[in-house]
Amino acid sequence: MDELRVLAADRRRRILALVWDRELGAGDIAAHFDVSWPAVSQHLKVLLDAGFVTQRREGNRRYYRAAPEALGVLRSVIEQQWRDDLRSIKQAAEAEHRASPPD
Amino acid sequence: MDELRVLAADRRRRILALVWDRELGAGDIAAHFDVSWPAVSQHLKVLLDAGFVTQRREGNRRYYRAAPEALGVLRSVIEQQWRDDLRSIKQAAEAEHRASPPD
DNA sequence: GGCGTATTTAAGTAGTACCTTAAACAGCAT
DNA sequence: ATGCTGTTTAAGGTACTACTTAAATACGCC
Repeated sequence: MDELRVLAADRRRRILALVWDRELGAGDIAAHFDVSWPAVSQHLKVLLDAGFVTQRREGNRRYYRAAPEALGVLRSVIEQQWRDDLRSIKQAAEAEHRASPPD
Repeated sequence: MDELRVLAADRRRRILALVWDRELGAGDIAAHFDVSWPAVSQHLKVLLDAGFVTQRREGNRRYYRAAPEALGVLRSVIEQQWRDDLRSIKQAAEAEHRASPPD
């Protein structure tokens, strides 16, 4: 569940929002922010590695766009994390708790 | 939307899981982890400030428990962020894009 | 080939996050 | 008051993150 850390950075969320449903070149994306190109490029790499965006190379240019699959996954990750997974973590914790009560 | 940053830390998610639906003393919580008490106490403060847990003082002890309201809020925050808000951010970005195209 | 554009990678810096130990605080009992 | 237990606050260290500038890479064109 490192996805949350990837999305914890505000800049990355805004980048992701930009390519939410339209493909944009790296330069176009960078033009929207006050930081340097490399900074944006680095964020794009993080998003790419995490599977939140896809990359399409065309000649010199690199086009990015939100990965629809990953975004669906994201929602379910979040929802499940906050429903079942946390609950199971809790239960595991309780079991451990019973095994060696902290009192 | 700093909630995501609060929850991006794995330790805090595990702490939150521990008090998900049962009240636990600070000491009980700390006993579940390999880090020092102060470390856990600091995480609890972050969670408390963010509204993810509530605190009940009883004599010497401080009891913590997940704040159900905040957790509900969290889900809607995330869902809205990932539904409407992102979409509106995108639209704002597009408008800006049209106003001063990066090309 | 050499040149220009688009983008990434490399190297370094400042700020922040999580952890540590030591000290302070609050409440209860003696 | 003194001391004891439970917990937080203070101060400091180390690692990580987001950024910077400079250099490298990849592609297309003359």
